[in-house]
This record gives sequence, C-alpha cells and structure tokens, in this order.
Amino acid sequence: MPFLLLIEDDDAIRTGLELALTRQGHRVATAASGEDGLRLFKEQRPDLIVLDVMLPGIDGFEVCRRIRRTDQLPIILLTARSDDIDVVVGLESGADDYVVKPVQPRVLDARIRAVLRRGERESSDSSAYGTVVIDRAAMTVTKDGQDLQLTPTELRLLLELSRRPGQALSRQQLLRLVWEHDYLGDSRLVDACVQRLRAKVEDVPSAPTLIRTVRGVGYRLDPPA
Amino acid sequence: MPFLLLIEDDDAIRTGLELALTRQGHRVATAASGEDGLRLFKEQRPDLIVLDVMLPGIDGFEVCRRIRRTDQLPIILLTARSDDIDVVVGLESGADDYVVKPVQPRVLDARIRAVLRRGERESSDSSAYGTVVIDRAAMTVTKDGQDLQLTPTELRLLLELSRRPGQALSRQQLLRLVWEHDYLGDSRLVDACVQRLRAKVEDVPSAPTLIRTVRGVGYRLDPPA
DNA sequence: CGCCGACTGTCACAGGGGTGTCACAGGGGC
DNA sequence: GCCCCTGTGACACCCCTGTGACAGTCGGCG
Repeated sequence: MPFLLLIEDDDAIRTGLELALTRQGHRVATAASGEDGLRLFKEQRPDLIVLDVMLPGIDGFEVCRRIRRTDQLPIILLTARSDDIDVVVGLESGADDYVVKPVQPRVLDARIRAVLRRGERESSDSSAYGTVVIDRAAMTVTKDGQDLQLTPTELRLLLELSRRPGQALSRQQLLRLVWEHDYLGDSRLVDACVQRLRAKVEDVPSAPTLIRTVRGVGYRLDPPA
Repeated sequence: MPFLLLIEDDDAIRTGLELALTRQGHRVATAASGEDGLRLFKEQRPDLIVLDVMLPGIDGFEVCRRIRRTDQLPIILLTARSDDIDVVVGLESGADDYVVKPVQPRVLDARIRAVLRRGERESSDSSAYGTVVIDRAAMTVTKDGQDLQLTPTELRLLLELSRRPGQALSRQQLLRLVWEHDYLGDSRLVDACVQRLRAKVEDVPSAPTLIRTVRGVGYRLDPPA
C-alpha cells in the first residue's frame, strides 16, 4: 500500500484530497506548510509526495529542491492554472510530474500510480516498450529477442528518453543529456540520431510509434499502450 | 522468506528501511555499528546483508572484507551520493551490488531480490557457457573437456566477467577488478588481455560469441542461450 | 481551398574516434 | 638463467558521427 505525504496549505483542498486518496487505497499523511512537510518527510519517509507550489513561507519549489538534495522519491507538484508555469520550471526543481489545480481526485490518483509504476520499472534494470526491451545492465536493446546493435550514441539517446517515458524532451535538453554540450546551432544533429535510432527500433520508421515527434518541441518516448 | 541484516548508523534511515523492508515481506535484523553488525552476522547468519559504507568505527568496506574472508553471502552496499564512489570501489571489497543513498525502499527491495536470484544460480561452483566450463573450485577452465591452460590474469578476467554474466563491464571497472589499480591511460591493456582470452576461449576469436564487445563501454560475458 | 513559411525527415560523405592486432622488451617465478 | 607471462605503444581498420543540402510535411492564415 503506497504511503503518500500531501503538503497543501488550503484546508478545504487538503482535507478533500486526503479523504479521496485514502478512499483510493493510499495511506496519507498531511502537512499544511513547507516546514511541517519537510519535518514529516524526514520522520515518516513516504513513498511519494504531492506538493502544492504556492505555500506560505518556504514555497513548493524550494521544498522540492531541499528534498531532492538528499532523496530521490517521486514528487508530484500541484500548480494553480493562473501560475501559468512552464512544465520545465517545475521539472527543473526536480519534480517527476505536475498536475494543474483544480484537480480531480481520480486524475491525481492516476498520476500517482503512473509515477510509482515508472519508479518500479526504472529500479529494475530493464524495461519494455512493446517488443523492444532495454537492458541497462547488459547495455543492450533487443526487439523480438533480437539484439538491435545500437551504437553508443543511439543507446545513450534511447536511455535518456526511457528515463522519462511519455515526457517530451526538447532538442536542447537532449543535446545536454546525450552529447553533454550546450549549443545546438541549426544542425540536424539530434534529428539525424533520432532517425538512425528509429530505423532500428521502429517497425515502420516512417510511421514511428515509439519515438514520437512533438512538433515545435522535440521528441518523446511513448510508454507501451 | 529472506532474512536480512541491515547495518546502518543513522537512526532515521535505519528505522525507515527496516519498516519498509518488513512491509515488502522480508525478515530484518538491524545493527547500528560495524561491530554490532559483525556480531549479529555471526549469531544470526542472515541470507543477505545491506551495509552502509559510512559507519563510525569499522567502516562498511572493512566490514565487507572481514565477512568475505569467511563467507560468500550477498552483500549490498549503501553509499551516499556525495561519496562519489565508482561502482567498482565497492565491488572491490567484495560486495555484490551497491545502491546510492538516498534510496527508495522499493528500489532497494528490487536489488535485494535480484541479488538473491543471482546467488541461487551462481551457488554452484561451476558454470557452463556453451562448451566452456568454468570450475571455480578447481580454478580451471575447460573447453570440450580439454583444459584451456589460462594464465593467471586471463583466469581472473574470465572469473570477474563470469561473476556478472550478461552485464557490461567498462574497461575502468575491469581494470580495478582484475588489475586492482585505478588509472587506465589510453593503453590497450584490457583489450590485449581480452584478445588473448578470446584466442583460447572462442571458437572463432575474430567473431566472438562468448566475450562480446560493447562499443563505447567495455566487454560482457554472454550467458548461454 | 490553396499558398506560404517553418519545421522535420532523409541522405551521402568525409573526418575522427574506438577497437583489434601484433611485436617486443622487461620482469617474475621456477 | 631460462622461459613464459604481461604491459606497452604503434598502426590499421572499420564503423560511427556530425554536417549540410534538399525534399517532404504540417499548420496557419487569408
């Protein structure tokens, strides 16, 4: 049974979500401020944290960063629509997912389960996307049991994408993660590598189902249906 | 039901992990110092040890070495990220796996189960890879029943590879495990030894099927199909 | 509905980096 | 002292990789 910590200052929302999440089968601890949240976190060691961004005193981002300095547990941010925050600002502070308020309990629950599942998959050293299996220990990728013989760069690209399945990564981000340098002129570097990767990984490279293009942004690895 | 011994001096982490691991279905004994840990180990004979590296008094590496002098049970090291330790420094002292703190309980649990599974397979003193048989007790390697007359270094290399079949090991890691020193310039040391080993072990050394090259990484011993 | 611009897919090629291979010299064990 | 093992460095080769040009596609706008 997953054990959650909910940090939210608005009494109505906090109590409502606590009730709903408990009914969905989670154990829930709650805190009404960033300070309380951090203290409870250290005491109780929850499996996952749901964290409001707008908090009096220490705000949610800061709570997130402080937790991240020492711990890797999943964190889901709650943001008000009016905050109009780029996904990335949140993810930069180390959160794993974010949900826009007002939030329906069953939506939040779905996100929670998704993030927890993701954690389980990643903790094991291999993960599967359809018939494609990534083995992080052997550093191999197989499709229908056949070794795909990825090149080092292709492999790193796929590994980085698979660390964040379902999340769109910009060319800029991929450049940093895979190539470890900052500046991408207007070269087709990332595109070319994605193309080569698709040629090996996809059933029909011209109609990709695993590595999807996100127009105007970059690419995304779709989790299996 | 697996019986674990958890050696960790930080009260919060120890209690937290004990709780979590118990919830995951393990029996857990705990110790807060290296001395206590060794004593409990001798008394209780656990199936597996989870061992913090930073301990007052005898540190984790030393505990690991002492246990290894007499016993072969699986040991998982816990290291703080800030220690910035290469995987292999830990593996050198004889540990079977290592996990970076802060650790999610379910990640630790997954590693524990993986190590225990691996241990069951390896518990026999000999293993076969196709027609190649490694006899750890006799310290011999035969192929089609013929003794292969490996040199000491070749044998150590093969043994280290065979302790982690299917897992890619970098040249750096192999250097530490087999040669016990840290710095690999740009010499062909590891490659040369692998080549000599292949010449004896492989059917067609130029097209190896046992000791595979993992480009950009290192080498890997393929488990039998 | 059609045009236009921006974005992406694709490809060939040249350069570079990583790996296989080998011969040789030093060193340690018997 | 002899011999086998071992580490080194040089070299060649092959595959990978980044680039740039061009074609194709998508979305928006009139």
